[in-house]
Amino acid sequence: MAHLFPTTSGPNDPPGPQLSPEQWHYALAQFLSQSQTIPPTQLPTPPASASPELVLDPMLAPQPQQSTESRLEALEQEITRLKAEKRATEDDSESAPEKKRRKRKQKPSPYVLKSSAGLCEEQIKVRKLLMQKVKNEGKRITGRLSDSDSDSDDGDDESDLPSSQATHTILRYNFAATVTHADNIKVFDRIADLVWTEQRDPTSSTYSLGYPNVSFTREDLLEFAETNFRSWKSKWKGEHYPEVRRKQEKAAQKDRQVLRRKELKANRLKAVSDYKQKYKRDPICILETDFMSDEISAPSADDEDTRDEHRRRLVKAAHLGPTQQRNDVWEVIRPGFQSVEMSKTKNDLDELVNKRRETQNKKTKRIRGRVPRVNFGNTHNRIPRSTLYPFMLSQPWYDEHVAGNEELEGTVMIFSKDPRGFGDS
DNA sequence: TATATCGTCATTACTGTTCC
DNA sequence: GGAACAGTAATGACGATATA
Repeated sequence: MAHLFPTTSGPNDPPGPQLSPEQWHYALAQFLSQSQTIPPTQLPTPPASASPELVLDPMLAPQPQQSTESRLEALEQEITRLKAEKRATEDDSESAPEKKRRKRKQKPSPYVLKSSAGLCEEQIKVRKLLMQKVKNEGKRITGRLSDSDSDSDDGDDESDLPSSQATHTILRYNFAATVTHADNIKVFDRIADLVWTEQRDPTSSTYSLGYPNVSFTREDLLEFAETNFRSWKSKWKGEHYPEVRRKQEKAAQKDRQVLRRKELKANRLKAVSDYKQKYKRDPICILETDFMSDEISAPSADDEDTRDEHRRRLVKAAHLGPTQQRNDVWEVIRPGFQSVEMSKTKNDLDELVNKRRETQNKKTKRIRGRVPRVNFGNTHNRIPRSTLYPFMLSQPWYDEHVAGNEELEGTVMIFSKDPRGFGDS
């Protein structure tokens, strides 16, 4: 180790080559990393028989008479000095050719439209058009013209393709591989070549983007093709791996739940002015998507019997007629954290929402209703991510599920004061 | 009167983006 | 590369209206 370890030169030492700060850093890091595991007193000394050629630099030769502490101290001083020197040199040579050269070395991004961030309206339009073209070409040249042929990619028989599709060579994606696989790169290249040839020159007869001033690169097209591939691969995996399918279905269900909560919030927002007029207070504070109830069509249990029983209870509670037995019914699952006051505020709002809906339905003579909702009084125990006002929180729920749990206590955020008209205010 | 077309609402499916 | 999220398109069901 010692021959890799640089030492400082003393005032009387012969001049030697200077080390750059980077070299010093590296050497120090090497030394420190090793000295952490080897007690300084046990630091090995170079073997007496070590030949001089093993020492990379005469200046790096060990000085065994120095203590480890003093060597470290000297090293740190040297690094500080070199850093200061380097800073001064850089400041002085702000316009030095070396610096300019380094700047020019930075490779420009090969993409123009890869990300929509920072693009102008026209660029975004062109980007959308190109994505669509890339997608269509991808479908065409891989024979994915309908859902029913989604399996065609992992097969090798082209004879069962419709004659209209067989007029050109069908390339295959390899969905079991990533975007870097040669098979897939071949398809991306083909797609990019086709769209690039058609759309690169605004004066050509095939150009159809409509914004000749907007430029793009072939790499953009490759990127779009890869994005399409990832989406199709995900679908393919869902079709071929039951575990993936289960995960995707679970994610889709979660997505639906979020959408329904947003819908609930949007409907309640429509009744805010009516509520303000009637109750002389603003209920906007409770209208966070996060605070909305879940509306579920089936419990998350995998057990078929449990789901069937739940379904029977919902149908019964919704008073569905004999011809409506297969209709959707959702169960309302309210947040467990919410107080009686918050719950009542929601009920009052919903009453006004329903009133509005009835008026609207009468006006348009609508018959079709929404999916009926049933409330069995069940609640969920998710911790709200948005900050609560004190009046919203159910103290018994907090005591049972949060109090005493340091981790959870840190995640429930509560304002210090209630908004006007709520709680004690 | 039958039916074709359009508009609206509720809901779902799909796609693109961002973050990790 | 995957998960989460957001925005948009698509779908289904229905009423209103125009037209033959």
